[in-house]
Amino acid sequence: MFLVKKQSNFLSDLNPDQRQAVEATEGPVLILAGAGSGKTRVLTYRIAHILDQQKAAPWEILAMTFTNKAASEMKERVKVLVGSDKNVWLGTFHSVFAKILRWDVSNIGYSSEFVIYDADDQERLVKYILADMGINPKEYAPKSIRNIISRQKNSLVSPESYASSVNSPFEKVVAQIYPLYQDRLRDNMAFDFDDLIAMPIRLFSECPDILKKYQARFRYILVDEYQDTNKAQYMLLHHLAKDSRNLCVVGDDDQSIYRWRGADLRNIIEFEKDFPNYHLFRLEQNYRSTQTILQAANSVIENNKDRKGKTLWSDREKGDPVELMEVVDEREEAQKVVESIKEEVFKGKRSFHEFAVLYRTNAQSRSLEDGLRRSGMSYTIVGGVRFYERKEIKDVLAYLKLICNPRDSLSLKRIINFPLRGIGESTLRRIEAWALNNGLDLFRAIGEVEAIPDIPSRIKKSVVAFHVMMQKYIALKDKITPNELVRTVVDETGLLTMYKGDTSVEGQGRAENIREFLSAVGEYVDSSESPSLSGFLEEVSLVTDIDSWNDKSNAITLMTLHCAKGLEFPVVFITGLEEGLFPVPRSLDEPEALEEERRLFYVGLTRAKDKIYLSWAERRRLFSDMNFRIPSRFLDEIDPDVVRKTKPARQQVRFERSRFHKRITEQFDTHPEYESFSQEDTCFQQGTRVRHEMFGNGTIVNMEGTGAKKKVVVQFENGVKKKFLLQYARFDSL
DNA sequence: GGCAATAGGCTTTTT
DNA sequence: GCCTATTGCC
Repeated sequence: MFLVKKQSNFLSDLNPDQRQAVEATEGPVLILAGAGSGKTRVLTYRIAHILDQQKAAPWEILAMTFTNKAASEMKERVKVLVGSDKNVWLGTFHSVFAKILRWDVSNIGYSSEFVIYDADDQERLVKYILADMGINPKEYAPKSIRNIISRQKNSLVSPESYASSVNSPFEKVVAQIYPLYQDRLRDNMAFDFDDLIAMPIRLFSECPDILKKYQARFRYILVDEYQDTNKAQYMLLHHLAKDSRNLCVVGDDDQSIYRWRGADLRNIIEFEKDFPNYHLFRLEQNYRSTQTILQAANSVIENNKDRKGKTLWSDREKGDPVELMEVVDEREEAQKVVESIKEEVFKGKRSFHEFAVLYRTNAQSRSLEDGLRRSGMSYTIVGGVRFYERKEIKDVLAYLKLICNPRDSLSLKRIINFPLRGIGESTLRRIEAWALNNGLDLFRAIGEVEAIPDIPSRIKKSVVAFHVMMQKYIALKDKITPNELVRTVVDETGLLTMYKGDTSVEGQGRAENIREFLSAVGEYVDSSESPSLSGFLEEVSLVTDIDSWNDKSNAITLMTLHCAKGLEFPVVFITGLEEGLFPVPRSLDEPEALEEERRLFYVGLTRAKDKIYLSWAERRRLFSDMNFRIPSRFLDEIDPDVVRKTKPARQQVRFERSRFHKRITEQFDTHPEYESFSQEDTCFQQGTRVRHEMFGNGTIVNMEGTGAKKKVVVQFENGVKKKFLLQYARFDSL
């Protein structure tokens, strides 16, 4: 049977609270687990314990997380305990229900060959609908329309009931679009992210026998990060666990940071109502952080009114105080991060992978990145522009989606003239109109292009060629492996060659990304048991960058606070603690939103094991201009006993000069005729010997750009060749 | 229909 | 400040 490796004594690894939570396998269980209290441990041991007691077979256990990263970590740990994880249903909400939809969605009139639309696709779809309705997208922003529709779907509000509840003119327009949006998804045989949750609910209520099947199958259900579930997700759990009542949810109300995405803390209250006689367990012992860090975190979170209330404690040592750094601007902030890391590495004998630099918005990563790059430290950024959301990748994906599902007209429109085939807007409009009149989908219509009037024969030929090519791929789809197919598509359509020929940095980057994509397909094929194109597409739609982040490379990690949830690092920097940045301006007049910002700060603080650095800048460049800033209110909330303020000595002369230099080059930029007076032009030129604090001595071998954009290429004696923006470069003349 | 230049938006967070 | 989408010209 499913033997647990360490046999029955493995429960002795747990503390009494954890052990109780693990052993209470029967009936509803709510575990309120503070940060670092061994939440994942409890979940994995629970799975092992259920198997050990032979209460269920692996495939009768369903465990759900929010990120693939959390899911794979859990899989790993279950594997260690149980020896095999193969058949435990362990995945994200979205991936688990995508799988279920593939199997059973045909029962409610949808195709199991559906494609998945991401936020960008959703927005495009809204744009097309707006265009059809003759509505100006500048007045009615597709982005906010998409957001509203998404929120409705997450709250299980149908188009009809939404329409009857709206008031403002804007909402009335959204109410018109919402049903059309759903129709269009259906016509394209596509689901958006929200459908992956909402559709199973519909499936379960329309087909009770299918619900019964899954109810009977999933005898034990476990949910991680329960505080982040939205109403739709709650309903799903409610349906599935109604019979067995063996639902175990683990959450921390203090770490709820996805309210804006529909996460609803009321789900904890609903749980108590829908599953009476539940067992409640609290895990308050933190195994991660020092006393000091917990004291700081507790003193902050106490300012929230809306919480169930708990206080984390730890028997770890007191540790270092929280370092609060007041800096002049974002450049000095980056500099201070660099210096502190250097010091920690030197004195504390730490290595780079033990550091995380966190920030509220992705935009803040740039200045930090510049600082780290200048210092020559290796770092990885998690998040930002995601790989699978890059334009060139989405283009390849659109080809693949169309091959899988020819009715996906959104993808068809994206690629019919890319690479350019002379099939322009007017041609497309004529085909679309004809398709509509003849009741055909777009792909079928382009197959009949000969019959469509008012299209020059030269263009018709091109349309036919496109159609023939796509038909060929569709026929090939099941005959060759996904990586052979993708390579063929990329080669034959010229997607790769067009970027190869582009010698610019962006062009080369895009070509590189496509090659990386090709190897991703290869990896998928190698690692999957029954690889298929649609399987690959599904995987791609549901992964995020954090999933591929690996903590084994020795590099400093940069990411947003949201991204950091669930992770831990010995040393954590939280930067940009300024009013109007963290907390963000939009939260200032809404108490609930402000509390969520505070929880986010709490999440950040509790990521740290040994040491925390906080920073705020007196001025910061936001958007395009510099503005003066005041420290975040959250800083005042930290118990002053645990804080050490470092108001570092003001800049060295070198730094002052470089800022002066910046000021004058900006002046010269607006008055180019004075540029020749810039002293730097004579200071640094080709052949000038320079010294860089990280790379050592070198020679300027090339220069490009003017004024503030002036760049120098330096060949260093150690063989490294680097390009710097002159205004940021920190050189000493030799 | 194709291409280059420009305007405009973005910056809260993501499955 | 950067990126994209749109505009206007060829």
